[in-house]
Amino acid sequence: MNIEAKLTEAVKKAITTLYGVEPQDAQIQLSKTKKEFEGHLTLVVFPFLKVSKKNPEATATEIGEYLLANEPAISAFNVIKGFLNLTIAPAVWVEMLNQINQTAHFGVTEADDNSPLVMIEYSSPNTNKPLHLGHVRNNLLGYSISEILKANGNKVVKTNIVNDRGIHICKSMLAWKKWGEGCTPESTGKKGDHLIGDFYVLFDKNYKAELAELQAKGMTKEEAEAASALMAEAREMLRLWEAGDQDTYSMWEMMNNWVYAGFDETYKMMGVDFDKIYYESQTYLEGKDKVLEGLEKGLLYTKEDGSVWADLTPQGLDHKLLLRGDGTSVYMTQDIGTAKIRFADYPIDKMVYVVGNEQNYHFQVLSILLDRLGFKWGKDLVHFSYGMVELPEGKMKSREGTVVDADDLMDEMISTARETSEELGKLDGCTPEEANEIAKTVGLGALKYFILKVDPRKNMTFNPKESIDFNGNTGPFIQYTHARIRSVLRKAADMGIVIPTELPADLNLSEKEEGLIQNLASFPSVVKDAGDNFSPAVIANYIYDLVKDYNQFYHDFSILKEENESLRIFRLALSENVARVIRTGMGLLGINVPDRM
RNA sequence: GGUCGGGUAGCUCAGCUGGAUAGAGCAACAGCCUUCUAAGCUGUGGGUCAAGGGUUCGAAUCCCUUCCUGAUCACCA
Repeated sequence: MNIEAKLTEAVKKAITTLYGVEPQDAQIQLSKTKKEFEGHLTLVVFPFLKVSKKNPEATATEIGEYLLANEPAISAFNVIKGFLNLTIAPAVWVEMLNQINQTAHFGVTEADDNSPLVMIEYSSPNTNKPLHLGHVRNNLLGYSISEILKANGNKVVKTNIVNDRGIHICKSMLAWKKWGEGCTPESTGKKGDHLIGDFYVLFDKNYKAELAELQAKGMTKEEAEAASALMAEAREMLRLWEAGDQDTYSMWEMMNNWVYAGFDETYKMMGVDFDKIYYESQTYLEGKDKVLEGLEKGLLYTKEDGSVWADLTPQGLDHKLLLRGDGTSVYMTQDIGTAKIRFADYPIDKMVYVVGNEQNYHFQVLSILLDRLGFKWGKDLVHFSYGMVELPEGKMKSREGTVVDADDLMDEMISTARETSEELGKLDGCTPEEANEIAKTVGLGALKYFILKVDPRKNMTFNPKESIDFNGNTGPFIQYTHARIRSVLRKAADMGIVIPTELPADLNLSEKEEGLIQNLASFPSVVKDAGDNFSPAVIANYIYDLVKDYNQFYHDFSILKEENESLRIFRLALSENVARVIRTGMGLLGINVPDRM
């Protein structure tokens, strides 16, 4: 049992004994004492004034005296206004560190056979262009939230739905066919996703030119769009693809494979992965059956042109199209189909979609529709909705060439990390392989932490002109602290020091040291909080606080040069556990921590 | 216009299930390396928590109104 739960019980008993009324748990507000006051935990006594019938100071003093007399863990208290600051006995701290030290996967709850299965969909790229900064946030959040939910005792299946069909792919295919002269990733030396992306841009360029030409001849914009020969060809290609035309299908397959090879490289560099990948080309027909079934049951309705709609006005929303007049599917229908297949594949207890907040409406509707069509889990699906990544001048716009490419960004971060490391002389004595590894770990750590430390729901700003910091509240700062601890532990091992699993209890600890143990001990509740609220940022901010605290300790106290042997060993154990929590916590963010840097 | 977010220091962000004098980092300035890694530590300056009202012993936090801002309301995905 942790110290807060223990004290909550003690306070409950104190109130019951003193005032004859058993307080509700919510009334017992125990929080970490602010650093300008003496003590470890603070009880707010205002809620008890009604039963104590005394002023705040008298009430706090009375409770404090009771606790001091009856709860061995309390060694002192002081009262300031309505706040009762409690000091916890030194032996309790050592015992707490012992417990942390002896816990195999501290902060992590392993899943067992009875654990709920959560499927998490993230990434979900289109195959007509490479991944950009927006995808980076999505991927990092998706991977991290998967790790966090695992650490909360869930079985997790990470999935990716690749949008590999539709008019956008046909545009790239058509441009390649017309102007590509048979080039390939091999012949051009370009990553497949970038090559396809270039043809997508090329299509757009030519299409624009065609529209301008037609408009110059006196057509309106709408007339020009309708008259465009290029767009007609693209649509014809889509028709051929859907009809199963062999040549079109082969070309589509070949070009998609180029893209997948490119994506795989990006994912690998980013350090994210998937347990199961779905392709829209394989799922987009599934939703149609379900919609027609709903139509038969009278849950949906048809318009004169044969299109199928859902009336969502009972839920305060609008009418939603599900099948076009020609019987083809829309996005919503595809998502219904995909969901159906997934739940046939896995015994899913909860479905989580990591998708940007621009699609809030879509998921609100999806939830209602799945529920209406008889999927019992529909109502409880989670849309993990995150904010956009914006540039200082606003949204990224591919037309204006302001899109920040994921591969470029990662490369830049890594080379900046390398330069910084070299300037600081951190790579002296490393093999080239080690130097590469460190630059990669640090560069990606900086990027990932930069993105994940922000509350996912909020939009965030990224300024490409200012490189991401390596000092202060950053990934490298945390990684550096870990490396320093590992360095101390290596030296300790060289000196033949072994850290025992049971530390001597009679230690005189400083406030800083007690505070660090208190901080460490709260890690499991932070992991839970992050899981409950779907927020990697909670973990990131916790680790930063811990590391900040540890660096002050590191600066103020000697570890290896401490003369008192018990204390020396205690500080080593404390440091080792701080390093463990840093590693585990950063692992939940998908960030590696190096042993040296 | 309807719906849903967001507005905290010059900048990037914490704090938001109500608690003590609103916190970090960056940027600026001033210190600290013969001592476990200075990607560190210490200090200085910087705030009408968008505005107004309400609830409360207590409001950045909860409620209402207004302002600003973003997303969305497609037979695109």
